[in-house]
Amino acid sequence: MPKTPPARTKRDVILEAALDLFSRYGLHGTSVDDIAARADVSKSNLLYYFSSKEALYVALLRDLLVLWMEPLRAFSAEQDPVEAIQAYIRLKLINSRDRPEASRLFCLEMIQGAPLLREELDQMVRRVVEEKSGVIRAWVASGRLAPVDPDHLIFALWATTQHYADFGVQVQSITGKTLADPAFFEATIENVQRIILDGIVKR
Amino acid sequence: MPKTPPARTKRDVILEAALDLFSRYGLHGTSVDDIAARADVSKSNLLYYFSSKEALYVALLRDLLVLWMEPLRAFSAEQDPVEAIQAYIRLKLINSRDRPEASRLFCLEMIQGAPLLREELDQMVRRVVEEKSGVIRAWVASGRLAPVDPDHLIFALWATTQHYADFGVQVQSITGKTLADPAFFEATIENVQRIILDGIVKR
DNA sequence: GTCTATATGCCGATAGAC
DNA sequence: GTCTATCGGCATATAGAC
Repeated sequence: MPKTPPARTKRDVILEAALDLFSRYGLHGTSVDDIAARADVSKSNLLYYFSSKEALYVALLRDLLVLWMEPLRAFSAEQDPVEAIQAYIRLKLINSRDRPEASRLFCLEMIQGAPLLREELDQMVRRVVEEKSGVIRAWVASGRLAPVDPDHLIFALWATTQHYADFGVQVQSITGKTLADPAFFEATIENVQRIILDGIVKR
Repeated sequence: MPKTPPARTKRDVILEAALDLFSRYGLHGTSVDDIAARADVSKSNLLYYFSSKEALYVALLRDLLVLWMEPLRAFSAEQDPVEAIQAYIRLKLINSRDRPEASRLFCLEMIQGAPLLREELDQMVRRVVEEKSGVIRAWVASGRLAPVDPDHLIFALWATTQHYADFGVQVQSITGKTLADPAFFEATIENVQRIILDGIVKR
């Protein structure tokens, strides 16, 4: 029984339009009219698929959270830590380049105290981080990684990579480049990897 | 001629209330009524001091931007780079602890493409970063710092420190602590400094 | 499933008295 | 400078025909 092809349903179109707008203007800065216009459906038709604006917003966040945590799941104690972390930085920067809206939407939600995502935060995210903290601890214990608090390392990895999506405007204002520029993209990967892995102190 | 004492004018009270709310709910998520209530003034009285909600928002951003860039200004080529960067990380984390609202407001504005701050970004921020990039380049050239792109280093410093303000909810959800906890605060400084300066590769 | 029309409430800003 | 009253606009959501 072949799976139904990933048809671009109207629901998906609406979700995508909503992501574009919510991630830039926030829940309150976006009107249902705006989303409907961008998705090329009527407002009442949109409200047929999602019972309210907030329901649409929450549906979006839930869908994205899973994708968002995926790169971290790859960590396992058997891997070489340097390779694993290098690969992780590359993956997250690919996300920042290809799906900056997703990153921005999470950032918006976090800033506002994650009122609609707190439950997932306190459960799923917490669980994954705890598990992966264990992996990092094992790397440190086996002498393959310098002593570092796993939580703070994960925060540093998140922060340095998501920065290029969330603060993309600032990055562009300062460097004149975006991650869409292949040379700049590779230089970014290289520099983030070097800073996190090797630090900047001369030896 | 002694300066007038820093009297807490009504204008200041309004600005502070606005910061609290804007930084959490954004420009559109905050009503003038909300701000007025929190500042304990009437709505029309507020609109006597600020001609519109947007004017208030912009006034706030301009005031904060100056404070926000201050820690970076301290960088100078004569300093020892390790000490300068350690001090910088500490200062920024103090800001994240004591004024998380300011950090969040900037983050919000950046995510939205900085429509009301782009001019300042392209001028003042850009100028300061260019100047301090020169300092970092000098540190590298003189062999006191490992080779690193100055812009990416500045991004990494910003990202890792501001993360504790902007994603404070997530930090608390995962670690159970906030920067208000003195032990956690010192551990954070220590870990961020170590990651950026020494990296995490075992040698 | 999709549409038009509309009910309903909120919010920014102004008018004008004091 | 501060107040009360209110206008006008916009946005969410629903009703009900097709």
